[in-house]
Amino acid sequence: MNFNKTTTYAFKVLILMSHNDQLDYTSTYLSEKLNIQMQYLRRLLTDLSKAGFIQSKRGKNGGFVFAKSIKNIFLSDIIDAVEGLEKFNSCMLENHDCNKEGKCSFHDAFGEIKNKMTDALKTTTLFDLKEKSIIT
Amino acid sequence: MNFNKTTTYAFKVLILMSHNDQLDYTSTYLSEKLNIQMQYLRRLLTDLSKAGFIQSKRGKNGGFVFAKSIKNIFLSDIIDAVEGLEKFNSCMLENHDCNKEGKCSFHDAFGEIKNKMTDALKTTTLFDLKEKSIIT
DNA sequence: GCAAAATAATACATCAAGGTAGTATTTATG
DNA sequence: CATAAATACTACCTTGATGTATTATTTTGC
Repeated sequence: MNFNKTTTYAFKVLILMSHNDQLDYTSTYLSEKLNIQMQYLRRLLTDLSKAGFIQSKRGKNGGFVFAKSIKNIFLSDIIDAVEGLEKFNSCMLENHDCNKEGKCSFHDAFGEIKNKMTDALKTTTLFDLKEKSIIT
Repeated sequence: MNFNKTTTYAFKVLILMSHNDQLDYTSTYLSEKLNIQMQYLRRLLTDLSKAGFIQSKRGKNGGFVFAKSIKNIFLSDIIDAVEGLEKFNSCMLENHDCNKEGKCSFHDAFGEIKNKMTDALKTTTLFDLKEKSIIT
């Protein structure tokens, strides 16, 4: 029910940037605004660039801007890029064979609720979050 | 949406033990059956004893048995004892002030679904899991 | 009461996530 | 073209979760 710190940072950065999705944001600004250490944030930003969410401009007046529309960035994409989606799709008890035989009681009990969460992550975009569209 | 390894071990152990909740289970048996390393499992079992879920019998013919009815052991209790419940109750983005001001878009979007999961954990017992009662 | 079988406790090892520092590279602008 | 402001890269440090080993303690049963 949680993300690791790096994923949490990624969300915070991208959500902040989506407030004005045409602007260039410097790592210094993001670092101060979000209380994330510079060097760590830099690496993350580079990773997010390589993943295609944002693009960097080096040099003076540089920074980071979205590389594509925030209507096309799904939350699951972000998770997948940073920490991987596997554990969100897999059984909560990591019984890798429980899907086959259905012998995992956790899977039976929480499968439905877990699917709802996964579906929500797969269908919600940064734009949706910005608009605070509520998932039902 | 996941537990740490120790919590996962705890669930596996207690779910296995609940199959026959009157039996003494030795750490050797549990270790082999569940593929959990002995020494680590021992510590976990001791912790689970101290938390009141099971009790230990030292000496020959010793082992571990439930210290109370599996109808009274809620999944949330187990999580709380092993890794703490905080992160399951808190905002997914760890905005510790988002409850007050409602400015966290994640909280708005996923609050409901998250509450459902938390409620399920708080109302499901080991006995329920054994009976595979489905949460709706 | 001794030996075997079990848990208890403690200390140390390993590994990955997260954090820090220093240097290199790029680019806009005067 | 030199400088300042920005990102890129690389190497190392720290810490907590997980894993391992050793020794101590308890209890049963012969």
